[in-house]
Amino acid sequence: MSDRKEQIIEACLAVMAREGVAGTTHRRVAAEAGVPLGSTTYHFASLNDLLHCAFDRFARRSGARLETALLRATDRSSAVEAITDVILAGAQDRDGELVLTQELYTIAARRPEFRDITTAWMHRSRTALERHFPPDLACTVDALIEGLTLHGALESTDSSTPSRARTKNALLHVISAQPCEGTGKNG
Amino acid sequence: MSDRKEQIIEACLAVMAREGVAGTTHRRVAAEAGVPLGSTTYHFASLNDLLHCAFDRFARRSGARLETALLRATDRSSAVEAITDVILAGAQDRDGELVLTQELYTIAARRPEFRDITTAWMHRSRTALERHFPPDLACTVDALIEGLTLHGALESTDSSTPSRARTKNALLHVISAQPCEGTGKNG
Amino acid sequence: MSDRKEQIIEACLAVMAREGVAGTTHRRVAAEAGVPLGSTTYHFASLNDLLHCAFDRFARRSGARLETALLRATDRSSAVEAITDVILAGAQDRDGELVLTQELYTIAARRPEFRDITTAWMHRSRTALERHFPPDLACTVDALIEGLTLHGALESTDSSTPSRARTKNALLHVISAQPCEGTGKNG
Amino acid sequence: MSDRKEQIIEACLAVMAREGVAGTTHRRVAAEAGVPLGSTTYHFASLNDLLHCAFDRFARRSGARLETALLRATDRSSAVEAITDVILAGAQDRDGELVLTQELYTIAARRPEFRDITTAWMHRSRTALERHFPPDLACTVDALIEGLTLHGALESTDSSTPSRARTKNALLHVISAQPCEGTGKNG
DNA sequence: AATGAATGAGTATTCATTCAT
DNA sequence: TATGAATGAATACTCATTCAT
Repeated sequence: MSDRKEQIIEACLAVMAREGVAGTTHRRVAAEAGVPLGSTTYHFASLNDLLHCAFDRFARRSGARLETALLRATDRSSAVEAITDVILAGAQDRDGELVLTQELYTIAARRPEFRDITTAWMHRSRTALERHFPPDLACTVDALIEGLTLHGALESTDSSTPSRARTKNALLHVISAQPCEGTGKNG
Repeated sequence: MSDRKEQIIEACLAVMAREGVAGTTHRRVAAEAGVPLGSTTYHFASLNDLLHCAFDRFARRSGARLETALLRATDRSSAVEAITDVILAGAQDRDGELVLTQELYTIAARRPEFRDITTAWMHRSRTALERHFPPDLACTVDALIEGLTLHGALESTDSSTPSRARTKNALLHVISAQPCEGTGKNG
Repeated sequence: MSDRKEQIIEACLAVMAREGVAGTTHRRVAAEAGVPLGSTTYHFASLNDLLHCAFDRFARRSGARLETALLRATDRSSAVEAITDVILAGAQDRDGELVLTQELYTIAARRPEFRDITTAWMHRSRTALERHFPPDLACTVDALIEGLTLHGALESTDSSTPSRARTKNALLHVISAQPCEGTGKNG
Repeated sequence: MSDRKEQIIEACLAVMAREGVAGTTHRRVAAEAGVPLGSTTYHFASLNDLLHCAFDRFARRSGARLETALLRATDRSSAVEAITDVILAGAQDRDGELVLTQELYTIAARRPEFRDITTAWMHRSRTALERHFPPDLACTVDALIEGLTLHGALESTDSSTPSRARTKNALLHVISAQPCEGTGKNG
């Protein structure tokens, strides 16, 4: 991919984070990237195209964080630690990540052509989780990560950040439900 | 509230579900409601105002489903059953509900003036859950409901609807982790 | 005239000064006056009507300042002093007076139905000046007052107010052109 | 400047003269210029921008008349003649010039960003007058021109045009006050 | 290959005025 | 007599996209 294209995609992500998908226009992206207006329509067939490229990059980048963390983890205990880190980081909306995630889900929920991005993201997350957990539990943990991140972010009005202890506890609760291993047979 | 206002709010919800927040304009709402364009700007100070009113109504209505279901439940077993119903209904996106929820989260993530709606919704959900579970567990269950609903909806690209059994199992797994005595009869 | 009407007219002047004629609307006047919107359309046949009433009051009030000052003056010397005061006060645009005067001239230049206001104003000014000067000189002085006030106001960017000495000098120059009294025969 | 821009500016002046600044809209300017509506918003960042450009051109053009006349004048006598011409022409409001001047003063009185236009205009006028008169007298004459033009225009409701003789006399009165030697031959 | 001029459709919003109460 | 709900027309402005260069 040409440098120009790269530049435009990154600029598009910045604009999406700042102004939202609805506020992302050729003009604003061009201005952000410091390229001529025509450049944005030349390199991408349509604005939709550009959005798709940008969201794809975003999903890969965001997903990689969990994947990397889980790859480094050596056992369940360190995996839980890593997941907790990822949840807390996500809930703080660093660089508008939460906003972008929500925008992606919204556009995916509405427009099927964006569904491939979320599907792939979920798939990669679960595969990574399956290094440490059986498939069904991986799904549950994945859902819990999603919910805790979102609720954590929506809760944290000002300085109140979701507690690390409670987050980790919730995870442990789900993961270490050993007495109930009978439910695991469904996975 | 006047009938006109009611009518416009309902039309706004319909348009939001069909076209998304970004596609919700005075014109479309007016057309949907069958009222003159000027009427929509007369009754609401701004489009933002209208969106806020509409989302507020949506959140109350959506939240009420879980609340009602949990009020009717008499024990943990029936509560789990009720929650499973709510998750599965939500994942099927009846009446564009999932889409609207996503749009609400997106706008709340970006604009603090919509945060009150999501905060109140979360609060009501947890209070309802606390009828059956201790506070911390209620939070975890709430997050899990969120994640399972969302992932369920994003997964169900084609006809594959998330399995009732797996959903219920995930819930049971979380809920009955500690005492676990109920696992047998609920599983 | 009813109190309500009075109240609305004064509010209209305040709005005109603040927002300009183009920015003067029923809504803003009603808000400024603290009366219901319908009141402004009830007491005045149209917005034009209200503007005419307001400008009429403004012209009378503004003109009265020069008239009063000239009535008090006992001789040419004190008359010059009085006129200088009026010019300097006008150039400072106290209470948006300059702005309103300009708006009045503009609307009068364009719409004949406002011409009666400016005509009467000019007539009263000249009559007042004729207490101290012959008719032709009165006209010249009147024109000079107009020009000096306007240029003074447009010049005074920040703190630089037009000099009292120069203003008075210009007046004296015109008025005391005794050696040229031959030109006076044209008056 | 592109032809399109020129065309739009001229159309804007025509509309301003005909409908006033308050009646000058993108639509009317576009119609007057015979260009698409979008063209007017493309070439000028805002309507304000367009108005500024148009007024700037108007002021230069209007001011040039006095400057040219005074450049051609060889002595005070011919200068007075030239100024009289300019005043009488202005008072007749050829091509809505008086109206435009008033509108310019109104907008300059209210909005500082238009003040540069009037300031420059006044400066050029005075510089031109200083070819024939000392600085202070130039200012006085400048103010007198302003006042005579305006009052002349406001007076001439019907067919009565301000008399050439009286106008010239007023000028002479001011100009020849001190030395007065020229009075005889100029009067 | 790259770009900026151009434009038609559409946006939120404002408002004078009407009219039922 | 007085008022606020209602509305059709209009406003400034934005933008995705096209196209000639």
